[in-house]
Amino acid sequence: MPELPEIETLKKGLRKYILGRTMEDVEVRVPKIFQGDKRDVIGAKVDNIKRIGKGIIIELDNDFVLAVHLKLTGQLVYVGKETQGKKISPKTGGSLPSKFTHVIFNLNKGYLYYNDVRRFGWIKVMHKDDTMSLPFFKEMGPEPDVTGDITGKVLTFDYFSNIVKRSKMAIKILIMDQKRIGGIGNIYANDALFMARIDPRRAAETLTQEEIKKLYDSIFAVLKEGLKYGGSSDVNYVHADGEEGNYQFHTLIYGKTGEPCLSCSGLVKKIFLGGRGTYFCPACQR
DNA sequence: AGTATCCTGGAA
DNA sequence: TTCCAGGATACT
Repeated sequence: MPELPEIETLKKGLRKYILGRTMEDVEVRVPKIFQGDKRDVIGAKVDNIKRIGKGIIIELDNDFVLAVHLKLTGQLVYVGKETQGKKISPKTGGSLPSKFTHVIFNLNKGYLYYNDVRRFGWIKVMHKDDTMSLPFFKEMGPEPDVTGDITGKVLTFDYFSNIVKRSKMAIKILIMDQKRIGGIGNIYANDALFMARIDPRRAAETLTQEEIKKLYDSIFAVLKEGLKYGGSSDVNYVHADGEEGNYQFHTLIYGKTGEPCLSCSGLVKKIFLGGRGTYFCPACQR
């Protein structure tokens, strides 16, 4: 799943439901996904939940952590007395555990399910001192602080302006590069470039100072919209309680091939850039 | 910079 | 039946 707004929303939900809870047991159904020794987890209490880029860190009170990445179709869904009566999206597989449930955390009167249709995601058990030596976290670039609750490095305009001016990469590929900027994925990259009226194919170094500022502001604006709607549940993403987000109904241009552009009468075009579906308005975005 | 790759389901 | 999918990495 997803991108900064989705993971941030999930982080808040997990804090609500599993903070202070004890890991009574862990059932691993797909060993590839759960990497590490579950004995380092069992008996420990959940101390805190953090997000770095699109990654989640569940901190335990025994100095171990669970580092989690949901990739495209992962879910972390809590089912317990706190969530009884809440609707759970069919995207979870209906009832839990489902055929897509690969790891189950028994949290004493409640269960946290890791579901993942495509099985690309991972959960790594590691000592907290080793977390930042994991390349995924170590190499994560600074991220837009749209929440005031940031664990990683914070993106500044000076830094953003510098990396844009120094790169010949297509601007869309650059802003999705997690080593340069953390948290932006395909949906919000497309929408931010549309909001800034910049052609996603443009070489980064050709952007004017004014365009760089516009793009910087647009990135913050679309991520905030994403948060406001609880993320996008276009595919498999759901919140910690199994409910869906709604940003998929509010995208500016993502997924709108052939539909009229929101600001002119032109039609939205789809191309591939770096192997990823890329949506833009050839008339508006220059 | 582009492509294959880990997987499976759903849409065309 | 073929193509596509909110990601990240390891190739050519």
